[in-house]
Amino acid sequence: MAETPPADLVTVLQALSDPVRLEMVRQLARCEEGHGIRCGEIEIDVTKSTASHHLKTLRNAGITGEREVGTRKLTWLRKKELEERYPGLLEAVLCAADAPAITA
Amino acid sequence: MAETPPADLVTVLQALSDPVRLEMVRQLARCEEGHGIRCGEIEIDVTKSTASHHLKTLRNAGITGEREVGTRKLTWLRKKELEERYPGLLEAVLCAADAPAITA
DNA sequence: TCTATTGTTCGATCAGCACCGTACTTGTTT
DNA sequence: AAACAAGTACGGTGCTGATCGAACAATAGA
Repeated sequence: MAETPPADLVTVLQALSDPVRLEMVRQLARCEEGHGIRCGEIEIDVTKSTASHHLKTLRNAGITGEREVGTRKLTWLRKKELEERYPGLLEAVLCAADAPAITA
Repeated sequence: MAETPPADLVTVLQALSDPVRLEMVRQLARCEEGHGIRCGEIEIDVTKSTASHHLKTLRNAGITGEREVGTRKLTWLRKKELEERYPGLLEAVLCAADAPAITA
């Protein structure tokens, strides 16, 4: 399993520009690196199959890594690889995602 | 014309995650702030109407500003407003866009 | 006034994708 | 073995958006 680098920028931005996936990334960001959380553990308002689809998209963009543990699958953010390839990008997105919505 | 702030993060990322628009943003980034370049001056391989559509998308996301000068329309990047709302995001994206493609 | 030039808008087409339910695979547990 | 749990794969649906050509407005220049 050669650790492929994150995909091209357009693919990465595309993957991040979905509300569900962005929320997934936010929740993943709150985990230890290399630890990961379970697929079904992510709290989002979509069905199992849809969640699986989104996780696959993130995986294909090289944003997340996965590891199987029995029947379960752990997913984590590939912070280091993203930082190497696109410095500052993930941090800016995560920070931006925490920014309050405009109320005015 | 009250300067509305950039749109929500998903909208901004969505706008940036298209190859044509990303290239537009890159070209716009090479201009003086507040100066702007002409619509037709942007070198992309799409028709006029498509380019107009993409510029509208960028405008609606609050990424660009526009000003009419006769029959022409100047467009510029709203660097300052973006930096205020989403610190580091634009710079990271522009920097990432300059990153070389993976050759391996 | 006539004619380019500049850009928008409209209608149509086509592709992609988010979403769901269901069926399936694989591993765990009893 | 049988039942359960976790997640994937598939087929289908409906919506959004990228794209084009053509028609249109508005201004500038001859």
